[in-house]
Amino acid sequence: MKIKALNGFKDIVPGEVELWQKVENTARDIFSRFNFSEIRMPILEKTDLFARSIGEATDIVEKEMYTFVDKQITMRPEATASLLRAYIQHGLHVQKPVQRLFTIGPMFRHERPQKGRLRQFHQMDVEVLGTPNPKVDAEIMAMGAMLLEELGVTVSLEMNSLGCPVCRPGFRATLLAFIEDRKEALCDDCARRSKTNPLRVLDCKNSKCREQVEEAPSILEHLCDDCDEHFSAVQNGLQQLGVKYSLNKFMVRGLDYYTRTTFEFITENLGAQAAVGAGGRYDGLVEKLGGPKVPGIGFALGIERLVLLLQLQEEEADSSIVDIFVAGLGEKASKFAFPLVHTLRKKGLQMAMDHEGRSLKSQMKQANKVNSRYVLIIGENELEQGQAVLRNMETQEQQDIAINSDDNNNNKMVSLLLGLTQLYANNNK
RNA sequence: GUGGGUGUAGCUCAGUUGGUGGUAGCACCUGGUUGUGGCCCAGGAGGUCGUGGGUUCAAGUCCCAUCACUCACCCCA
Repeated sequence: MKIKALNGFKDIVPGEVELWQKVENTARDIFSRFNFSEIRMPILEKTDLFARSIGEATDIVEKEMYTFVDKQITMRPEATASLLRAYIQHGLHVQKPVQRLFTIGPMFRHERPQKGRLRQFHQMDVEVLGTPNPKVDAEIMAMGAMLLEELGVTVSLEMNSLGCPVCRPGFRATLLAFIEDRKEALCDDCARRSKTNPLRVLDCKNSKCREQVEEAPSILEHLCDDCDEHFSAVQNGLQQLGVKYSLNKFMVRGLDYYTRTTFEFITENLGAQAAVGAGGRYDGLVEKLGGPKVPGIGFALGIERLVLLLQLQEEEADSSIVDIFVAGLGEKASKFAFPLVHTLRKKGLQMAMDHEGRSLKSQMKQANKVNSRYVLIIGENELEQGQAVLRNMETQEQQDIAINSDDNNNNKMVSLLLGLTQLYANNNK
């Protein structure tokens, strides 16, 4: 019986990993343009951390976490809780009043896998801690939009406000009354939801529920003055930065900690898993986790989903490029080539060679396949004549490179690699 | 957790009313050029037909079970 990866766990193999690198490299570039610092946290945390932050009654905590029950530790299902734990633990709020942090890594949720949803999946997570300023809400949405645009994926930005502990309870009561009136017409799931988390009835996908909910009260009309003002300022900021968005009064997030601004980057091309990124403000969370009373906002992007989108638009993964493939013919030449390749690698060149003693034709094919710019051909003749042949794979031009007539291999190598590195520098500058 | 679909070469897939596993494509190796890549041509290698039972003279094909993958519900990035 062959051993295979676990259900919902995937290898990222050459050919695909290049797209991952593209996504991550672009993200790092954008994040640093916005003055974010990277932070890395462990994957295992106390179970309690997630129960307290994400919410006891959420699906994530109730049935999706990978938990070592006997040890009361859990593999993180999302990044925000861990990041805040680290922020509090290291007193980062003291070092800088406003911290801008990002992290990239795997998350774990025991869900049934499907397109765009895995049990081990990867997120790029961004958090700004220490400011309630609505400009920051707009700024990070603009950052997400910039990143997605740079990657060439088309998404729409939807936004809502969930209010705060002052105004949300009132809205919740109003909504509950509304739901109570038409609970007969709602689906079973919504009947359940109306008890556990009534706001979620708003974003049920069931068409019957949608009809009912169409007339539902909007939270945007029940915001307190502070929240209303904040939300207007966020929209102002987005307009100033030229970020397109739409309001979605039915958008609700699945994690308990969100307050005020929430948003999702949505695509039409991934089937059911439409959100490639989502986040929002969580002004009470740091305090709830035992930290200082500081507000925060952040969002996460799903790398798998971004890679899927890139694959969909048939993005070519950049294949790795080799500077020089050294083709050694015969035992003597191979023996000479082996340390030569090593030395050139030390000099910073991307080198490749064949160790299997294959024919020149075969080695040329290999060189072609690894996208080599040059092939250096060294055979018995070349060793004797003190010259190696350097072939430019693109132009097909060949030229001789001197090897000292000195019998000492080391000296030969020195002159050869001097010639090569010079030539290489000339050709690339 | 609940439904549907699919399991044949490393990958994408043919395979008739049950009758010897495909000259299929991509990828791989060798040769066509004594030592020169991409294109082309020729040859080669590669499979317990997901697994276990059953029906039958005979099962990749029919039946049952099981596992895996996948899409959707749900949930979310």
